[in-house]
Amino acid sequence: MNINQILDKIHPINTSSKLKFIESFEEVSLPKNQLIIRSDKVEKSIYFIKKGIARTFSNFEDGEVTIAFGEEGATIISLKSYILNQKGYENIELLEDCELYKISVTKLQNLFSTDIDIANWGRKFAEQELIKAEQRFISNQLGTATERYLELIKKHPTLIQRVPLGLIASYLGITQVSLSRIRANIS
Amino acid sequence: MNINQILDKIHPINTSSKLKFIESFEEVSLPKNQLIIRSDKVEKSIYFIKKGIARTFSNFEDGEVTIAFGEEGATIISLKSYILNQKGYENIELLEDCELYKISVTKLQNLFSTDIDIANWGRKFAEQELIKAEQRFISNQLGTATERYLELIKKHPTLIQRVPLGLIASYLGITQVSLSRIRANIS
DNA sequence: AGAAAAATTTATCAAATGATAAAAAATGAA
DNA sequence: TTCATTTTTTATCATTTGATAAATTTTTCT
Repeated sequence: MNINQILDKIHPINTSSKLKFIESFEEVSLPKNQLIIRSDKVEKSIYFIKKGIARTFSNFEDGEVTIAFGEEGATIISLKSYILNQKGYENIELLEDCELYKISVTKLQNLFSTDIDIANWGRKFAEQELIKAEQRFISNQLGTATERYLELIKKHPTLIQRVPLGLIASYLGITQVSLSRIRANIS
Repeated sequence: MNINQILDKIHPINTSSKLKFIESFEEVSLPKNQLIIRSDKVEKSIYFIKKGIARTFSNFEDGEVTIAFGEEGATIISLKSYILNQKGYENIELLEDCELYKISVTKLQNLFSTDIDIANWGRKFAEQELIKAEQRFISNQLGTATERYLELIKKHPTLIQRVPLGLIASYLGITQVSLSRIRANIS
């Protein structure tokens, strides 16, 4: 998915602002398994996925939590860095070879403070992530792990093929062994 | 907490813009137990809490999920209405008599599209809610219900006094009976 | 205060998930 | 292909939480 489509999908921007916006991006290719964002430092850039898939996760005493998967069109972002300029809990790794659009947070913030169309794009971006977060939270509170798994494969059918089961389990908030058992009991 | 403090806490705005912003609010007083936002219609306003406490929840086939509590300074908002202009799953009720600041979404969107300072305030508002949502999600995935309960009383110690236990339980994603058992096992 | 209603606790049994270990299957590198 | 590694499945037992019911305590209303 190209950067023009990605930006438009979030919120349309007038032509001259969008041109300026798009010029601020740089294209990068990075290999599978690369850890592109580390929780122990403030990340200075954000990325959009042209091609490939990434995983955001947090490390804790025992084990890790998968916060999100990002497929084509999604953002690779440390919210703590982007929003609070603080190092945080977010690690992001690439699960496939990826082509990415990269922009520095500083450059982005300059655009926000000088161009009202881009500022409103930035608002819409945060708002849409917020809606997703709320929906995910509700679905997590509500159903059993089985229901959440079925919902996930319905919403993101290709994910199962592209991502190891252990990571899916950690996204669903259960162990890999439990997910395997759930899968056995479905069919 | 007055509207000036509430707005500033989210993101500072220059004096003339803020004056314009604050003039767009209306103060309203509403009684305990009032359902001020209903999931079956698009809500045309958002509110900030000057005094009191509110609860956002969703109704489903069996039971309901408490999405959030809002104390002084918090926002009472149907994200689905505010962001997508759609009716959604969010009901909001007042748990105490409340004094609120009210603004229509239309008025707010006009301010966003004409004033870059207010547009960036709107961006910061969504971003901060997003950070909260992510932190809540992680803490929910990570720990047991007991840990989440302890975390909640540490972060919002007055909440326990102000809110019935059943609602706290539904916020934690467990039944009221389970929370009672957890409390019995702590001390 | 006294009665009714609501909230909280306690108890019992069932269901879902975790922890651990081991086997089986799939993947990747030489 | 073959071997080593990783991933997935299966099995067993322990723990957590749910469902239900009943008892107790607290709150609300008159």
